Amino acid sequence: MASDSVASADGKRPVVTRFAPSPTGFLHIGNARTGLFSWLYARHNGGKALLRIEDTDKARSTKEAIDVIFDGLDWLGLEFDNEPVFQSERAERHAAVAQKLLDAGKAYKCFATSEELAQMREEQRAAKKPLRYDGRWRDRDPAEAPEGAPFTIRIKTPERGETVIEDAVQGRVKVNNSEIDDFILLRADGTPTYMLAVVVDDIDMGCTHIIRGDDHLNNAFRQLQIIHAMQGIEDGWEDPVYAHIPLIHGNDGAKLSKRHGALGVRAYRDELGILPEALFNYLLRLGWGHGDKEEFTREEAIALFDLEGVGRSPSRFDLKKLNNLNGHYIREADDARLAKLVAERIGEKADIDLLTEAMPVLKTRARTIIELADGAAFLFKERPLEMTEKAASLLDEEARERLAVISARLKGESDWTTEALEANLKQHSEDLGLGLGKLAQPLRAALTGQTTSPGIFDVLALLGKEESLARIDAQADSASNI
RNA sequence: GGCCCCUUCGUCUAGCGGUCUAGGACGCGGCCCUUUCACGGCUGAAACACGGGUUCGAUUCCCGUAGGGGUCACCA
Repeated sequence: MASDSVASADGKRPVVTRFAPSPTGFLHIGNARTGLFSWLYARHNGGKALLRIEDTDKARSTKEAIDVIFDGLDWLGLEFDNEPVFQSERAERHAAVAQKLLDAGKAYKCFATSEELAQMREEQRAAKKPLRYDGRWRDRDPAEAPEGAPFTIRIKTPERGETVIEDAVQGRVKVNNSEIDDFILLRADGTPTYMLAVVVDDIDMGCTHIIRGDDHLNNAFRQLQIIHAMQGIEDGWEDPVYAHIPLIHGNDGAKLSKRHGALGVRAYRDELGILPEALFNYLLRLGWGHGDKEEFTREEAIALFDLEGVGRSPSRFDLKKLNNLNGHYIREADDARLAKLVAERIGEKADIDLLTEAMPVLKTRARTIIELADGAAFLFKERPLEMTEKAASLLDEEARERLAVISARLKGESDWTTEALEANLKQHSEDLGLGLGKLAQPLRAALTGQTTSPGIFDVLALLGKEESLARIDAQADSASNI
């Protein structure tokens, strides 16, 4: 059986990749990863990373939906080259290509109605035959059609042989040409189908590498038919290198969908408190590996990324690991930046300076910005503090008496620093012959209303003398005035 | 159903014929650190889907089986 074609890397042309999301209202996490790989490959090879918005579905393609994509990409730090291409603006060229194919006899008019086709499929289904267009107008004289009847333009696909793709990720994949039917290029209303539009745009944009989801692997065989048909008609129709990356599945192994926690990139930022560098790193490692290395800076990713490292099997999204990575990046992040992010969540009560000062002791205790904000909440609580159940139970009679003593002792402390406070209270616990915990826990409850917090001396220092004493006194046993 | 793809610890992965008593990371258990919670350090349990080949030798190559996924529109 003769190979009709082989799409392979020629390695000569400068790399041009493209990311082509359609505006669905949010930037799907799986799409984001495709965009990341596409972008990374171009950057790694010093080529161009292009962006195209597949906005031919007018109903969905609102300006808001498109902005969501730009926002998400921007947040992730993926800057694309040139101006984005809007597919909807290129309908004329798409139609022109269909016309050229028609003129060259590589495509033909099909007068079958939608109803007729639906019935055809129904019969094929009933007969357990493969569902595909049967080529009823392929060799029929258009003159046989009723006068003025609407028609679509279908590509005339080879009936014999096979089409082979040397996929950069999936390896060699071949399909018998008999599996590929004469699909529609131009609809009856003259608008291009997705299949046509994608190919024409990819070629016109000069894309050398098509990196996209695995779900397009089957489409590639059909798209290649268009490319090959055009090769004798127009210059520039070279086979691109395809790289179909496996999809991301939900935590339960099912396809990632809205119901299975397929959140948009925006949700990771706004609802889960994820840092862009963490998502970038996590997405990079999902489906791609480089030895044992787990953490990658943007620069390392660009230097190291390759298609060979991309796995062939689908991967599951694991929020636990993302959170862990996020915690890692929070610890590395600049305190002022973190303070700003936290302040946005806390609202008006937030004090950026205080948050920045507290950040070093806050950030080792958080994996997300949400947790960071929760951890910082005690700084801005108003008196009387609301106590958690556990905190309240810590403040028994004995504890309250001790607090009174501590209050009195701390009133005389002139050096209100973490170090001095620590020395002071450790001395106190020694004098009393009590473990530090016996003093620290009630103190923590009184100061934060909780049983967990940063180190108690840090808490005192952060809150300041006045506020600390006020909070302690509010809980101390007023009867035992010492 | 046809066609296509996939299959190493629960999860992400390393491994590209012998280096594998299969490595790392997340998660989980234990210990240490410790004023709480974390962080950090140490440590433990945990995987080559199954069956045939090929080979002196298969986690690695080939073929089946099973399981999972994708795709079959005048949607993108």
